[in-house]
Amino acid sequence: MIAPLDEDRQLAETANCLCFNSRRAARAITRAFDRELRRHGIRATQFTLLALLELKGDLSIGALAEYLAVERTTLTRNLAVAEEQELVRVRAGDDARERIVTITPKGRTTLRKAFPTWRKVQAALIEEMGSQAVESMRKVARAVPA
Amino acid sequence: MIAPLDEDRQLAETANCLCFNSRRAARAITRAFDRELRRHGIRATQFTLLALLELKGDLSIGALAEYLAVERTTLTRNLAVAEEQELVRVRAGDDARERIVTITPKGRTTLRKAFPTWRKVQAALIEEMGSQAVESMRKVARAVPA
DNA sequence: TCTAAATAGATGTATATACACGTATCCCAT
DNA sequence: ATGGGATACGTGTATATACATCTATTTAGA
Repeated sequence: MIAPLDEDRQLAETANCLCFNSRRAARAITRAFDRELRRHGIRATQFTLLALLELKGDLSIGALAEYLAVERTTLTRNLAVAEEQELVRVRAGDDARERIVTITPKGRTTLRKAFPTWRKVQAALIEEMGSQAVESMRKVARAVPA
Repeated sequence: MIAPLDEDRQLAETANCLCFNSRRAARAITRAFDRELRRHGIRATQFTLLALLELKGDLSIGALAEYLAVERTTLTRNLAVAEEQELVRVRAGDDARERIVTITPKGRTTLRKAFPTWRKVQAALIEEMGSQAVESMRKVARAVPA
């Protein structure tokens, strides 16, 4: 048995890589949600967007981006898709630099219909991953840098 | 004080959404790694790819996809980028249906140079998130469905 | 042996993500 | 009042991701 090279021993640390592990988890979880939400014509990211708007009310793009911890420019692209599907509407704010995002009636209906599906997938994943997983995931998400 | 509508109380559960929280964490963590790895001309996903190839040796696309828990078709696109940058090479296998991915000398050099940067970012994030966060993240990633 | 099912990938299409940079608007200090 | 910095957002470009579907090759069964 030949001992691994020192370099390879160090490299083995990368199995704990926060980036690899967080992305891996996000991919698998997203696939699970997208697969089921598909029947409602939306993706998990759009469900998140709609739920946030319904809970928080109208928000500027910047404020929305901060809540989601997503780059503002990313949100702009995502909103264009959601707007095309008539799930949200974007209008000018009092401050002419701002643009305000509003959930549409169609967006609200879609959200209501999709909610039981979301709940089902969430419950199935908790069943599969263990109930601590949710709290772990929440802790990690909260601990993560802005 | 008006009590929230029953519907809104239910909707508030979505703050615990595994998809939202996992994606949010992955975004923030990825931004942190990408920002630093940039100087080496690679992204976090490519670092992961190179480290895995260096540790496991040559792998077929399918085997690699399984390790990474990424769709095969996604990996095909990612490999095209890495191959363009001469970080990996893809060749036919004995089974003519298979294609085998190999890390190139340039890929190996890049990996070696980027490793201290990876370590630095990983350590900084652990410092910021707390050491339990890493174990939580690992548990979540392992618990996640295939 | 020959063909049908299974396997391994690639491609078309669409969304998600972020950085560098550009534009419009606001606001404050002079 | 005005000019310059700060703020809010969009665009160009590139990578990451996945599903549906297609092609090529292997393999198992009649």
